[in-house]
Amino acid sequence: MRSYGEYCAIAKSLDVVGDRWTLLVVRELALRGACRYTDLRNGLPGIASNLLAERLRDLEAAGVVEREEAPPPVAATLFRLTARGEELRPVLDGLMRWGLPLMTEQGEGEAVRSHWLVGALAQMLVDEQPGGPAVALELQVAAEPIAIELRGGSVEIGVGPLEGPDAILSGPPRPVMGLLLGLIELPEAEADGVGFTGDPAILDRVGARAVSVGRGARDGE
Amino acid sequence: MRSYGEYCAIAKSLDVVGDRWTLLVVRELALRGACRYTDLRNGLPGIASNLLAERLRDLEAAGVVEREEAPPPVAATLFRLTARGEELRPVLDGLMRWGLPLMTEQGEGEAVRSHWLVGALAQMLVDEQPGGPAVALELQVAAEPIAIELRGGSVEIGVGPLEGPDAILSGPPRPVMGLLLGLIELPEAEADGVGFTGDPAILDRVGARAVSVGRGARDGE
DNA sequence: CAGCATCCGCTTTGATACTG
DNA sequence: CAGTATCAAAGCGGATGCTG
Repeated sequence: MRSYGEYCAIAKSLDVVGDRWTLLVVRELALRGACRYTDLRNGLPGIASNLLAERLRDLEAAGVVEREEAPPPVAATLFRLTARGEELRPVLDGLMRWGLPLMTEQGEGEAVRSHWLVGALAQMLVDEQPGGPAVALELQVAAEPIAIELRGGSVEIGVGPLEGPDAILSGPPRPVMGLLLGLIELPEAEADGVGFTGDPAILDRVGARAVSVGRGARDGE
Repeated sequence: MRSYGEYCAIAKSLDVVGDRWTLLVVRELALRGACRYTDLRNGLPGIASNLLAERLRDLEAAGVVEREEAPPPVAATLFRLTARGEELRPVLDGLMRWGLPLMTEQGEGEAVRSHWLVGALAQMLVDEQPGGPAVALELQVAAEPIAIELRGGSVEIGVGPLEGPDAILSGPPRPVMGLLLGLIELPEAEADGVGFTGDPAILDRVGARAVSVGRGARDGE
């Protein structure tokens, strides 16, 4: 990227991570840990292959990413965040929080990956009956299932299947998120293609932290 | 900007503020409050006029910025952050903290504005003798002076002149910052063009919080 | 197959000039 | 002051091909 040429900490950060796709490459490595080139491509649908290679090169030169050549028989190149790269987490967190209100918007034909959602869900969800029994809820909104476990007032969220979940929520991401956020009710969600099996009371158990929506809408244009 | 087309809170934030210059426009409004178009241009040296106009239009449509037509005799258009725009401060803070270690780098021919530095200085500086008498130090590194006041263990920093400062530190921004950070000593700074008037003990009074430098260096390229 | 490099059409940006 | 107009240059997206 062309430098902004400003003696300003924010501008200097953006000189490094302000390019298109760059922060999303960091997101992938932050959310999934060490990745192969191919894994990164899968987590960044739409990126041109040469751009990914260039971003990785630039991030390596900036000390944000390092590569590790795994020896045979694996014979793969692994990319991971350096300590300096890990320090970008507060920036990613800030962007994630700010973007939460936008998750209720349309998104015709948007790509979805389960690991993109775990952070957002962790921000949003609270156990509204902390004293209740442990409950396990599985979300099926992308290729990988998402596990949500409520236990003793704490909410744990991760990518991967649950053994014998108490309920399964499946369907298009937006109505599923809307349901979990309490913006719509189950019948309305089902009309939008959401499937639910299990005790509906579980849905009352998971509540949404107030997401201060300043309004994400665009009026002009 | 072309949307990333991802159902991900981070990607959706970047759909709004990920364009080149966009976050720097927000920075200007966050640091300086309501601004006129001309003030913004001055705070964003190098931006093309049409780009600034386009970014402001996009940010307004996204609900981040609002414009206010001041009535005559002022007869100026003022741009300010909306509540939703103010919520980007954590993102700006994160980028500023991450960029602090980069402030020690070269920067041949970089532009400087005093208001860019107050946040960074506020992050860095601590009063190392909290019980000492109140001390006022003025920095002259850009058009506007920067006021640093140590009083009762607290450090206050702002743009503007001081009345009868106890010391004045002037010269190129990088050695001045290096001196305040404790990376170099006064004689070395003076060799780099820094001027200092007042009691040198004052420089021992202002200490630097540990800026965890992961290393900002580039090795390749 | 993993990890790129090359080529090409299109979009965005940069620099400057001009206008109500 | 607050923009719009213009146009060259750089960056990006998509396809394809190469190499270990």
